[in-house]
Amino acid sequence: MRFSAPKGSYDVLPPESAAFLAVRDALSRPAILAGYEYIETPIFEDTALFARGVGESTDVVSKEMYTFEDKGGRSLTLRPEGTAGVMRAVIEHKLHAGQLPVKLWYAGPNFRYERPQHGRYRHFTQVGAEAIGVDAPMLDAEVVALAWDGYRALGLREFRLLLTSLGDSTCRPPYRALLQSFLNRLELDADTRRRVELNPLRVLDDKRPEVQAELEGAPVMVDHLCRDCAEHYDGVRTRLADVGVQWEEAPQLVRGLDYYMRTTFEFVHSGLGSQSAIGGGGRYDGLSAAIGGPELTGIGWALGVDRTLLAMRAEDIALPTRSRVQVYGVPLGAAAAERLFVLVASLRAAGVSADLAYGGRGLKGAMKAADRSGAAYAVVLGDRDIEAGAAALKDLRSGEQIAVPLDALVATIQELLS
RNA sequence: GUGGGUGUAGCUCAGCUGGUUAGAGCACCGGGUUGUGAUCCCGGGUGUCGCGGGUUCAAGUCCCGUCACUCACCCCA
Repeated sequence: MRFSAPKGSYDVLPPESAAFLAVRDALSRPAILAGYEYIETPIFEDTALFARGVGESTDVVSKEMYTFEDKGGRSLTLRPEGTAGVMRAVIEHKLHAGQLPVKLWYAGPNFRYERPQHGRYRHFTQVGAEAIGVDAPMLDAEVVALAWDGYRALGLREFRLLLTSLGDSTCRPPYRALLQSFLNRLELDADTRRRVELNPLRVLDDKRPEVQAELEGAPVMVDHLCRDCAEHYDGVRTRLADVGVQWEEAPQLVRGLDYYMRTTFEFVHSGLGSQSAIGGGGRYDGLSAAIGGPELTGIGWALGVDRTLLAMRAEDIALPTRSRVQVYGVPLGAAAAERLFVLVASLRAAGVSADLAYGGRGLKGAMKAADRSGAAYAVVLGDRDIEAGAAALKDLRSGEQIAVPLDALVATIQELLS
């Protein structure tokens, strides 16, 4: 039996793993700079949390959840997205009882049972940010801008921000009825007719050209916003313009999770084939109440780490390479290896990254390893150096080499590196 | 879940209409040099030809199944 990573999952291996970490850090940094604090919630939650929070009618809940029963007979589900769990934690621990908004960020894996495809995995990693408890257009704009800043910081240029408003409980129901009556007049296949009943907004986002042709002249939500929603949306756009964020109006934009309302957005990139979304989010003012909490507004996003990496590759952006050490020990013989073992420990204690050639390689092999490690300096030590009380310190870029007394090595190296 | 494509070394791939011990480049390991890394020279194949069956005197090559990957649909990060 030869094992392999489960279908739709993948291993993050060096040297690319360095890029994975760098992307995760770059996407979360803007939120950290804006005062968002780190939160970590369980990877599994009560199944009902997602069913109620995300919505029974969504594909995510109806067919993509990894659900299992534990030994105590509880139905648990590996989280398919991050917001519901965060909101649950906020409500459970009454974080909203303090100063608002509650600003949180997180990163980690999510799970959806889907057919794998380029950029679509059953196990995927997202960085998320949520701002809970304040219903202000300015906060919406901040959240969107933080994602924008993260992508820009990575050097991405060919992404677009799609923006719209999905209305709220005042204006969406009448619009929904209006859209349904429009759609019911069209010639549509059975699957699509079913969607008209279940989630008519989703029909607008159908990619099939023949369906799009039918949709000509369909009513769109943004033309039917109530006064409050329209004002809110105007405010968001004004504030986004104030900070230089560029967006495209996307009245057909629909998200896969039921809890979104009002401000809704998606970051798309052309380099990913059909999985074009690299991040998305929106306002979820009804989520808290849907999972049994108080009336509590919120807005947030989730950005795909693996998809962002693919987008960077598509744009030929140089990815951070493997982590390197500054100093590499090259021992000649067992006694020297023992000395160097202690020396690299001292270097590390002094804040200098260091490694040495393990495994009794020959001098040539050890020097090769030093070269590949990317180290600036090699410390070559053999019996005759030990006897002389000095090691050979070699500058691996210039090739120059000097003798340094053993007890002065750490200090000398620190000085050279500063 | 539906349909198409692809699976040969760590990586990228070659292997013609079935034919003998399955190859190349890169990478890797060792040696040239028990005291010096990129170059150079020499040596080393590191392989369940995805897996399982079938056809055949003979299968990496043909057929069936299966698994994985991949592309599109659906959906989404």
